[in-house]
Order: sequence, then structure tokens, then C-alpha cells
Amino acid sequence: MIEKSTNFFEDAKAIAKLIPTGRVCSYGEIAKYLGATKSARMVGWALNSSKPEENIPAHRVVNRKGLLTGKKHFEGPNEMQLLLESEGVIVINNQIQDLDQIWWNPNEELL
DNA sequence: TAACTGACCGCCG
DNA sequence: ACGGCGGCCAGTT
Repeated sequence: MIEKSTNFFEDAKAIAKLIPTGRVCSYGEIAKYLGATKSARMVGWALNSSKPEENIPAHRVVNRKGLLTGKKHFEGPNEMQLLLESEGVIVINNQIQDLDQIWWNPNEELL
């Protein structure tokens, strides 16, 4: 019934699921991997459309600066940060530390 | 129906 | 170095 342009959304969710624990990625990188470098926003939309039941670690997906821009879309304001810290990711002031350390590039890892 | 917004990113001034 | 704006796609009002 609803399998048409959702391909991009499905892929975005799939990539998010592929993100290993303790790692983070940016919307742009995911979008780039999907072939839509300029459609980074759609990646976020895909996660928003997705539900917690989908087991999608959206908290591992952050913006280019490593800032938890989508934390407000979670159950709680600190849910995202707590999840990241729980996985070993250092997050201070809604910003991920050691980005170069935990960064996960789909183009390199999944290549 | 048409227009705006939205978990962003990159470019230009 | 910092600020502002446009572009992408789809969903919502």
C-alpha cells in the first residue's frame, strides 16, 4: 500500500540501524550514502516517521557538528543524551565529544 | 489547492 | 571568522 518513494526512508532507517553502538553519524553522511547529498533533511524526516518499535537508534544520528539537534523529538529532552552516554558516547551540552573517535562513516564502513 | 515547515548542509557576503 | 540564505523532498495545515 505504501511502498513507493518510501525507499529513501527505508534506506535511511536501515543505515541508522547499521550504526554500531558507541558510534554516531550525521544526516548528511547518510543522505550522501543514499545518493541524496542535499536531502539530509529527509533523513531526519525518515527517523521521525519511524517509531521506537522499529528499533531505530536515531539517537546515534546527529548533525554535522555533532550536536543533538533532534533530542527534542525524543521521548524526553535528555533521552537522546542519556542513550548516547549509556553507550559510551561523551555528550556535553547536547554536543558529542570525541567526534573524530566515535564518528561512523557509512561510505567507509559499509563500502 | 497552495504554501510552509522541518532531526540539515553548503555556499556566499 | 561569523552570519544569513537557499536548496532538497515529503508531510502537514
